[in-house]
Amino acid sequence: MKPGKRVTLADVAAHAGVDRSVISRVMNSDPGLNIRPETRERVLASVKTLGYRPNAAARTLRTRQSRTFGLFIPDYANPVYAEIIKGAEAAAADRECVLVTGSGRVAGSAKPYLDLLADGRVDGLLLAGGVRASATLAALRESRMPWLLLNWSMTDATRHIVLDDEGAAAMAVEHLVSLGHRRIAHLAGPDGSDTASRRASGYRAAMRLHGRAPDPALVVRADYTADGGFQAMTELLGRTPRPTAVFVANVASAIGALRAAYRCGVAVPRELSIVAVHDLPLAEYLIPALTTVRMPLEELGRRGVEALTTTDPDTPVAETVDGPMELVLRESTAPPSA
Amino acid sequence: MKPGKRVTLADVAAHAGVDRSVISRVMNSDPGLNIRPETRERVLASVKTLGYRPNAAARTLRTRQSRTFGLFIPDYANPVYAEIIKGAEAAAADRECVLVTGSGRVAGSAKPYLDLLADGRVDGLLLAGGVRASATLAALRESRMPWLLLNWSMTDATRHIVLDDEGAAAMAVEHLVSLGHRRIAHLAGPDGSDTASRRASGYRAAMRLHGRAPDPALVVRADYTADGGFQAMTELLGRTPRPTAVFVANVASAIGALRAAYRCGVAVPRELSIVAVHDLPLAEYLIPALTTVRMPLEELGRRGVEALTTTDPDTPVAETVDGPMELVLRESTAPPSA
DNA sequence: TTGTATGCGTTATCAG
DNA sequence: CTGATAACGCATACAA
Repeated sequence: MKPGKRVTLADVAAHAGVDRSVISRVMNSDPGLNIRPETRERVLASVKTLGYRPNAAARTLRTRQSRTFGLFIPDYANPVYAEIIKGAEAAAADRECVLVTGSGRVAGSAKPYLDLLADGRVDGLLLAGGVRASATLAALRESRMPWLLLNWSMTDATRHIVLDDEGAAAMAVEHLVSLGHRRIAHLAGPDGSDTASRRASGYRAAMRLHGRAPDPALVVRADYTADGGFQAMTELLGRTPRPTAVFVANVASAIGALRAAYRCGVAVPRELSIVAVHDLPLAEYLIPALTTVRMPLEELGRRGVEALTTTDPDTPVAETVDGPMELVLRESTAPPSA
Repeated sequence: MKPGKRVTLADVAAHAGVDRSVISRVMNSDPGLNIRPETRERVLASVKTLGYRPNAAARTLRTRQSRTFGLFIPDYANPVYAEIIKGAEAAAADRECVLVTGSGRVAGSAKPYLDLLADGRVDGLLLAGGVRASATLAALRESRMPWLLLNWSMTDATRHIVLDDEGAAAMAVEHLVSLGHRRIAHLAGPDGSDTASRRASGYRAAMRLHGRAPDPALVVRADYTADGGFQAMTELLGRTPRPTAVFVANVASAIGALRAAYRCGVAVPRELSIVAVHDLPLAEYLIPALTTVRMPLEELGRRGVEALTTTDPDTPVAETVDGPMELVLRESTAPPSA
């Protein structure tokens, strides 16, 4: 319609023969606006024929609201984040906002990426891990932008929402115990990981509860990757006496763990039961299908943007999502064979 | 430092005792600027002590550049997109830009999400599938914003970058043929999918090349999901005579296909060979480990933002990424047993 | 019922 | 070498 330029409020005003402010108020459906129906008609028509779209930058500058939230994740390849994003996007949509996500670690650091977002591009930022340096966090705090840690926390971070990882671990161990297992190992997450340490402590607590003193020889650390799980499980299977069951802290590691058992000729679940945290569509199709603890990841994402919109940046947030957790029984767990 | 307000250019100017424009030019390292070293020193000091950060909205309004690109994907759960995003983020970072991605399909449509981005929030938009209605595309075209279809195309879309899906299919079939297979089936992608039809046609061409007339009974359609693959493979295994090998259009389906074979008591690769398109970290850990064709997904993402920055929105783009493709040999393929 | 005026925080084009 | 000034496109209090 227009040759090359973007159509602006002034264009529409000229076309409709009214003032810019009228157009603005019509578009924002200003409640305190009495307008003659025919005029509104004319305005709407002009908007449509010219294809007017309000400029986001101008609007943001004026209102100090971008109607956009950011979500930072460490790695798109980890399917766990897919669920979190889903919930966060839904919650944003409910508020007529966009949720954009990024993992942009330039030169190994998340900082450049976060800096860009902190310039007022988003109304709030969710950080689902991946921020190493606490200097990055400090910079964030300076930026007067609401932010929130999702699914982890840092010693000096006062705003975070997590899941009940202890509870999930307890659920898994409980299940194995009820099947009759006594030597239950833990394939734990990596060293720095917050979820990993909570799941590990949940494991220890549950073991103690059932009169089993925590045995360091039964705990092996691994990255939250298939490769990490493979290596850790291989190591675990070399130890004697071998555990009859393993609680794996993460579903990605579990895939590698499954493979390691297969590789070592250990039959799952006959000789070894495996249960992992996080249920994924994938789990059902593994061989054997993986028994998991389903956690409310989507709810976590949803709560994240909710908290971003409702709390002001300075008040502490320390919440544990209390969505439903569920043990999803499949083929990888069974009573010990002997 | 400051009580509640964001610190602006004017604040810094006052603090340094110079004009706003000076600060601006220092920050943007304006080449045509002669400034006394001591003044520059003072400016830089003020910027630092006040913690000044330029406001993105104001800057965007003024310069008409947001230094942000958008990437729209249909589904975060599909790990294929993780690789595309990786490449796109890297390319954006090279240009000191942010890449934000979203799948925000509200109420089944991508339109609300795309509308929001089209308001000048991003300098360009990459669409990696998921846009159903061609009306959405039309709206996009109106918006005078550079955009590009990634890994697919539409009849009325003149700007797209794809991969060599025919070539990948040929590679897979070639491999199976060279192992001695004759009854080679194709577990194809869903009906509307662009990549699916290219891979299917590549399959047919390769079959013809080796003197095998395409047999419709050897082709089954499935969603690009584990569940889809499971169902399709189950159906395929019910047909007689059974194929000795299957070329699966997508790695997610392949996981389901593997499970279906297991469920039907068909040994892979002894009784049935399986090769799939797209290599993922996961493939190596499946049981049996999956033979795949690795495609340059990361390169695809990279080329996407490159094209966004270099071509103007009106010139057609029809490119096929010519990055390296590779057959990754693992355990799921072998010569036919009889 | 509609129009006017002002400012949001930058950048860019001028003067001085 | 540096300062004033005018946009960028929109929203809003206020005047008419």
